[in-house]
Amino acid sequence: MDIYLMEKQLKALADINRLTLLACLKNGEVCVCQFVDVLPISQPAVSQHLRKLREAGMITERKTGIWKHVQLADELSPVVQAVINGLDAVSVCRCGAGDVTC
Amino acid sequence: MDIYLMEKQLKALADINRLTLLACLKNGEVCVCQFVDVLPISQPAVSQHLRKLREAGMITERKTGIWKHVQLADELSPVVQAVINGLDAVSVCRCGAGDVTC
DNA sequence: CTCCTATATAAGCAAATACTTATATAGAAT
DNA sequence: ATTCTATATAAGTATTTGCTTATATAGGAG
Repeated sequence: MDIYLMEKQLKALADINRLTLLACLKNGEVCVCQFVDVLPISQPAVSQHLRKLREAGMITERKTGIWKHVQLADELSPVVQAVINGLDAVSVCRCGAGDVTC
Repeated sequence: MDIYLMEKQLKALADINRLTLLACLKNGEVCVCQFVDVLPISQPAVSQHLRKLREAGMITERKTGIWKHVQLADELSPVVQAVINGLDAVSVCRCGAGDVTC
């Protein structure tokens, strides 16, 4: 892999909040509104982190009404895959489950 | 792996000069003085990058006289291994080869 | 010892990054 | 149309990071 692309991917990964987002996604799709609850940062900060992950090709997004749902991209590079494998999954409320309406 | 440790490892990797150092080490041990020639930064900057890699457990060092030789650590985490696998090796003058005296 | 070379550390600065608050957009409900 | 909720963007600020120059340390040579 090109070394500059590698650097870009690693920079996208090298942040505790973005790693937490990826850990939340290990079990499947999550609504962005859940992330805002889970992370100790503001809603715009979450939005900016998600943009970085999207630009790095690590997640895909699906909009349904006002809500936006995020999941891991189908094709992940070996490095990203190794990182995600190494993270413990973080469980968040799944969208549509029980009292969750989004 | 603990997420904070993962973040620390990724931060150690997410820099073009440190990736270049690792790429130089793919073929084996290299003297620090070679890195100073190869990288477009000052000697102290090289020294600081090497310290980060050492503190992250990615390299080991061996001192012989004035020179210091660096090689990849024996045990590398799957993430570090995946990064190194993804990098093309950079060839540098090997220490002790031909006119190289260190 | 003095000098030279290799490397490390310290301190200061510049660039990049991640956060905040304020505001904009867009969809759903009243 | 107005209002509410979810998300995005903009702009400003604080923190972090990587660089530089200057200086220190340490080993070898004369």
